[in-house]
Amino acid sequence: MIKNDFTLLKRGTEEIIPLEDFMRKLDISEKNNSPLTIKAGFDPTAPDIHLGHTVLLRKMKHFQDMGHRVVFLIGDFTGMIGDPSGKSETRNRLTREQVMENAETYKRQFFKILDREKTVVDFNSRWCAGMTFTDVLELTAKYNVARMLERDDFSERYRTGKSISMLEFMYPLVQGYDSVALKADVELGGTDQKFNLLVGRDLQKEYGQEPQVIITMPLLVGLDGVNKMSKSLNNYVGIDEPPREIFGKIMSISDELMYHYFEIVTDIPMDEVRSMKESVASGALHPKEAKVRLAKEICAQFYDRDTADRAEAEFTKIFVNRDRPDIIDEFHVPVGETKDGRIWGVKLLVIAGLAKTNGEARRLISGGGVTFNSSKIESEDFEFILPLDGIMKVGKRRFLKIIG
RNA sequence: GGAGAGGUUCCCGAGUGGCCAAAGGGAUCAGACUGUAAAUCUGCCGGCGAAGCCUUCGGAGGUUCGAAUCCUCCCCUCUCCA
Repeated sequence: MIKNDFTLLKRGTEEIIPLEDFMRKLDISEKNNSPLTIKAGFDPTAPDIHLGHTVLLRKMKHFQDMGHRVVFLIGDFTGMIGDPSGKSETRNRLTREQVMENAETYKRQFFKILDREKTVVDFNSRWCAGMTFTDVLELTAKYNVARMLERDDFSERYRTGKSISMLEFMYPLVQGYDSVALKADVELGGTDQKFNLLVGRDLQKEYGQEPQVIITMPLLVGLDGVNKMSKSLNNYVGIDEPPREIFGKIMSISDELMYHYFEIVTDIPMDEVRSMKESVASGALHPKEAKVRLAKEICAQFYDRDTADRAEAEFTKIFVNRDRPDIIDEFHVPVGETKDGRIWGVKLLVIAGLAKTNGEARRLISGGGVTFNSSKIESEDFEFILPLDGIMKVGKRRFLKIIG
């Protein structure tokens, strides 16, 4: 049963090209009760999913909930060749085993958002691996260099005389051909994928298919409020993180940024989001309250409402009431690390994993960031005397129960 | 193929023989103030149980009492010319 909700589908999108075709396709699918094939491709090299990736996943979910056929395409073939993109280091080629392993990791994380039963997972090696050189030449004949050079990064590199490998040139073609192979009606991607998605349209036309509609989604701004969310910049919220981490990280974003998050990573109606923004501006609503709602909403997506409520309760407990969490990991001091029934505080922080090096541990202590059972460790030379049983707190949010 | 510029600690960037674990800025981290917001202020910011020692300035050698700094070769990046 197809039931489209155009407002929801359009929400948070950057561009829909062409919009008229999209409306028409939606119309027809509902009339004939025939689902559209929605394609979204993923690179098999980075299986650690964060909130930024969910922008796309959530859009896939919207389509899925309305009865459409969502294809989660893993670019295993391209991943196994290795992409020399840009001037940075050549990306490692992945083995078949690595790809399959990453695919499993993907599934485990993605099905927190997508409906496992309704998602088609496919691999582009299914059609790419069997192509003959003739097939490939035929494919290259269907596109031309001038068009390819229109892509921003290619034109920029061409203009400044930097190298563009033939293989890189092939990538958009392979991705576009995937749309042909899948007979995609719609392809989703980040704004940075716009060119590749458009190639898919052109190729479909060349192969006698109706061209796909492309929908681009904005990149989610990271916790720092400046750069796009990415693991390497450490400004991300991991999809696998515990509820209290997710809750806490969302609470740490700037007030400005939260509306951006409301729009693209929640389904709270935009009218409501706008009125929240107005209430905050007029002083009727404390911005913190709005952010709590956001944090709970996101938490509930990866877990459930109850867990989200508990995460909030714990947040209040720790940061508002300056209490400690209910559940704290334990660390047992290894016998061999003690000397005459004592252990050096700096060393304890390191072996417990609360600091990477002695230097870092010293800095934490001298900076006043370490307490044991609520009393501050004043000196870098401080030694704990066993037996020990208490709570070590490092910084504002790291707790560890020390037993020894 | 020719001419020139350059590769410095997580990032940007100063440093042209000892005073250099290397200015300054940014990021991270910790502290204050808050609402774990923003802004601001403070401290720390290679490793070592820290006196001192060890490793670091593209790579390998060399000169020197002493090298991020000088020499040789190599690798890489950029600019201009062909």
